[in-house]
Amino acid sequence: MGATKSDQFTEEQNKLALLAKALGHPARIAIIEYLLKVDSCICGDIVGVLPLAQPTVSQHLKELKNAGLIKGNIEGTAICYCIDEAGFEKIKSFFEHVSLSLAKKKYNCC
Amino acid sequence: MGATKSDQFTEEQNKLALLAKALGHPARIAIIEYLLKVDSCICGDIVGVLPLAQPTVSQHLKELKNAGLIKGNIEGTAICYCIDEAGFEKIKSFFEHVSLSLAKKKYNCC
DNA sequence: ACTATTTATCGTAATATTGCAATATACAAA
DNA sequence: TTTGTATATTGCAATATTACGATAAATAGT
Repeated sequence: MGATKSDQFTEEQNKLALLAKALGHPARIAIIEYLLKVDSCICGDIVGVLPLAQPTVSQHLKELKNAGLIKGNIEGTAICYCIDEAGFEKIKSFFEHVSLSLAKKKYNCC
Repeated sequence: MGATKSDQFTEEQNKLALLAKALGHPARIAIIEYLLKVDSCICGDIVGVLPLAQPTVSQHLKELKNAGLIKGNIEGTAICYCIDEAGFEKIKSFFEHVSLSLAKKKYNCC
């Protein structure tokens, strides 16, 4: 064995896990933070910002895109990346649900 | 290679990535959801709820604990697990930061 | 002390992720 | 068409994760 038993869990659980997993690498957190900082899209300067080789960065970008956390547009010879708000909305609402449930709890005994 | 280059990123980025990674598996999402649902702590019935063997569940619980997302207390012969609010607060605030930054953005061009 | 119950750890096989060199692709400009 | 620039893909090695059987550790009850 070794493969995740995704089929044993709900689609919702798998979707949330995939979103969380996509953020489960410091390089990908760094990419999101940079995208937020530049107040627009990134059109070609991500590789220079990260301490990783170009193919590695490309791979991380692909994963964020697959997860639905960023979007990419071809813009001439460069590619323009930006945050995909829908994906963030989805995972953010999970944490809001957690907060709400915790507030309603009678005791959190540990 | 193959090892994550954690030392090339900030402590903050690594911390967030670790929290996200801990939630990056459907079984661990399921554990959190169950902990929220039972309106108290779990004292021994997690294994019966998940479609995984006992050692596997134990391992997932350990990862959630290491990440600071749950806490565990020995309670006689059973162990009592519950949500660790501090960890969730930390990651929730990241998503709030993302939302705020997005709202301030002039254009999200893609 | 013995037995049953619950959770943790060890060992290991299967699979996934990370990272990069080499290479391919796509487009713009000369 | 050739050259340069930017990004993606391929292939592979190193490492990490996932899952579970076997076993250990801890405690409660008899």
